[in-house]
Amino acid sequence: MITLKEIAQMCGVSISTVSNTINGKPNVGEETRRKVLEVIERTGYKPNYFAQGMRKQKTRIVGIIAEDLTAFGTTPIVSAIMACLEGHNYRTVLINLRIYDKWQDTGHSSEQKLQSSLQPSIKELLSIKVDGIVYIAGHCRVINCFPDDFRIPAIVVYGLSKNPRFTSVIIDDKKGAYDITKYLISMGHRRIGVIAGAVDNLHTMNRIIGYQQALFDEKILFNPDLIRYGDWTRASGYNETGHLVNMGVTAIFSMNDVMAAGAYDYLHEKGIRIADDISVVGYDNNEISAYLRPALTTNQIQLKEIGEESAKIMLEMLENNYTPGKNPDITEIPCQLVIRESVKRIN
Amino acid sequence: MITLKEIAQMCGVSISTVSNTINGKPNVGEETRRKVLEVIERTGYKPNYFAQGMRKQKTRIVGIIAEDLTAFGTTPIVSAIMACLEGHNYRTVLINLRIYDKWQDTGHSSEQKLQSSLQPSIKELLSIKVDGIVYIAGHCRVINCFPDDFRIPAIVVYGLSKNPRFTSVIIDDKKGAYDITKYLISMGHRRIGVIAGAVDNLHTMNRIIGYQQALFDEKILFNPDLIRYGDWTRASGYNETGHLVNMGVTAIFSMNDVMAAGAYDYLHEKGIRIADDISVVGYDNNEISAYLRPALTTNQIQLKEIGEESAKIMLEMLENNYTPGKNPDITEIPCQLVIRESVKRIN
DNA sequence: CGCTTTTTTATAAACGTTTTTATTTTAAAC
DNA sequence: GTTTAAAATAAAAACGTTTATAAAAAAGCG
Repeated sequence: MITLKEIAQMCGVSISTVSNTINGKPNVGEETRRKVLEVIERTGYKPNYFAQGMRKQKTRIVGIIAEDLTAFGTTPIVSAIMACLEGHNYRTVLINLRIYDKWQDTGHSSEQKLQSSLQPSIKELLSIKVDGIVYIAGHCRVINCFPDDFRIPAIVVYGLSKNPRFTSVIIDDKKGAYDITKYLISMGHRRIGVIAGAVDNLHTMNRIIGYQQALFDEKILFNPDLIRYGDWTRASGYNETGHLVNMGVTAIFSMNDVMAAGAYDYLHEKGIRIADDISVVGYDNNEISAYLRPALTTNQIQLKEIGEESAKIMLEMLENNYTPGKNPDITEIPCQLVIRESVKRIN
Repeated sequence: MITLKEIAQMCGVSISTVSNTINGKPNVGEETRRKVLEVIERTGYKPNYFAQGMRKQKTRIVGIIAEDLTAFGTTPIVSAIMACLEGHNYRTVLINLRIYDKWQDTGHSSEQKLQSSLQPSIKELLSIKVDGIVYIAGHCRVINCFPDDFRIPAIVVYGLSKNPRFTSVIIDDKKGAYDITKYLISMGHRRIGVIAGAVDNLHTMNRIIGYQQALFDEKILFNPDLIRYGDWTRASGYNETGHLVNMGVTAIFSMNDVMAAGAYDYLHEKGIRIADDISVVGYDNNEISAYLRPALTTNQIQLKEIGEESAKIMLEMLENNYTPGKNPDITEIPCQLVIRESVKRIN
């Protein structure tokens, strides 16, 4: 690999002049600059990364910690963040926490396991002197990522930072559920069952609020029995649908597409026609939703937008000399209804 | 951040002694070693990454270049590779080539666009002095990744290196298609239509060979008209199914699950019962295959195994002083038939 | 005990940059 | 033509390690 010194020799100038040329310092003559640039171009010189990192304070690397790279939504978010940051001449280092080997057969709680993976990863990133860290949670919840004395820009995406010092980017679940419910009501449905997610989950809570608000705005009495709690799995969608059907709902709002698929399973098994007899909507716009029959109406989580917004926030912190804990914020990315075939108008 | 010098001062020894202790050199007294280790433990010292990288030849980083992180299969492969390498105390840096912004609306061929992204990425990785590079192709084909004078270990996964100097890891398509065809024959099918992928694709070619071999072994005459070429999309699956149905096939072998979903669309539309009237099998074991009704019998691409095998090969090259171009190899990972509900026995 | 050998520790150079400081050259002013 | 200021270039120090070399201490041996 060619070095600064060699470039300097080839140009017959000193290494500091070459360095100044590269870094766009003003104190280098026009003719010299041209010559140096020409040689650099010709030789394809690139500064040694480690030497540079050692000398400079900033490395122009941002660390991305993904809780689980294979979890729904994580990859598109990561992709978008990488794209944005690269566009601004930042590099990224990705760490995937969910290293299956480490996580198997230990007696610890998932939160303990997570922390025991997370903390070393943060140290790791700190030791390579990243300029910032973005943490992508596997599912939306309050999460304790960064210590209180963290000095570099750090945000948490798809989850809420326990420590309010850090900015979070999440989806607007209240509005999302509100939109879905309003849509169902606009199609004539008044008795709308809900297959919720896990009870203590942030998504679940916010979406229930959105659902309630829509009912309230339309002067429909809220019936808590119409809310059944699942656990995001297909099987739980199947089970809860049974209860909802028995209560005579005309539409089912499932809080993710996978449970909606479970609902399909039940309805199909019982010979109840989806859309014609009971309308179903999901949430996520998971790939599977377009392959269910009838194609599932759902609420798209705008993963690319989430990633781009996160990158924008990080960039903002990076460029405008960041002061720890200043102006933390919660950004909510709206979802978008995608209407397919699983909802029919009634009355 | 604490430094080697400070550790040395705290211990009252020289920095080289501390360095030797850390790196497990033999020439340090037992008592000194204990003391130094204790201080390091207590202070949580970590060597400066850049200083180390600058001094040492090896960085213990391997670069992963993903052609398209959001492409089917890429993420699980990446995950598995990361897990394996981290288990052996290697770091990874991931680069995603498919940066949407760069790829839109330019008049270039996809291969040109790819190369114009790939070459800078390789330079990038080289400039951070990675010890090895693994390239993960977006789909299986012969691909020109690495220049002939590449000096560090490099492999291509999910594709075949054009330059035979480099090791490739691919799936065993011949055997996969052979197994599927054999299975269909064992279920009584003798007139088996194929919805192939794109014509010039490696998957396509090898799977056709496997299909032919199975027919041959079972003494069934091969009819080239029974092979229809699609382009991996749902729409093409729909279209080609029409032709196949007209030719009176009793079973359809679709070369991916998405096209099989297209086949479902057609059959459903025409009132032809899947499984009962015509059997369908897919390929990939894409997430959607379990959500189609009836659930699709398909051939699972063992992504985790692919990743692990790739990591193993890379590790092997890394640890046993690699000599460029020596013993390149093509490793084929077998697929695994997953039997669901879309195939029925006939006769 | 003095000599050599081995073990342990210390010193200094090197890695390739950036940055601060110093020096030289050029231009401007008198 | 000399002095001064500005511009351009060069020299040197620093970043935090590792390693080669040197030095010191300890051990072995007649």
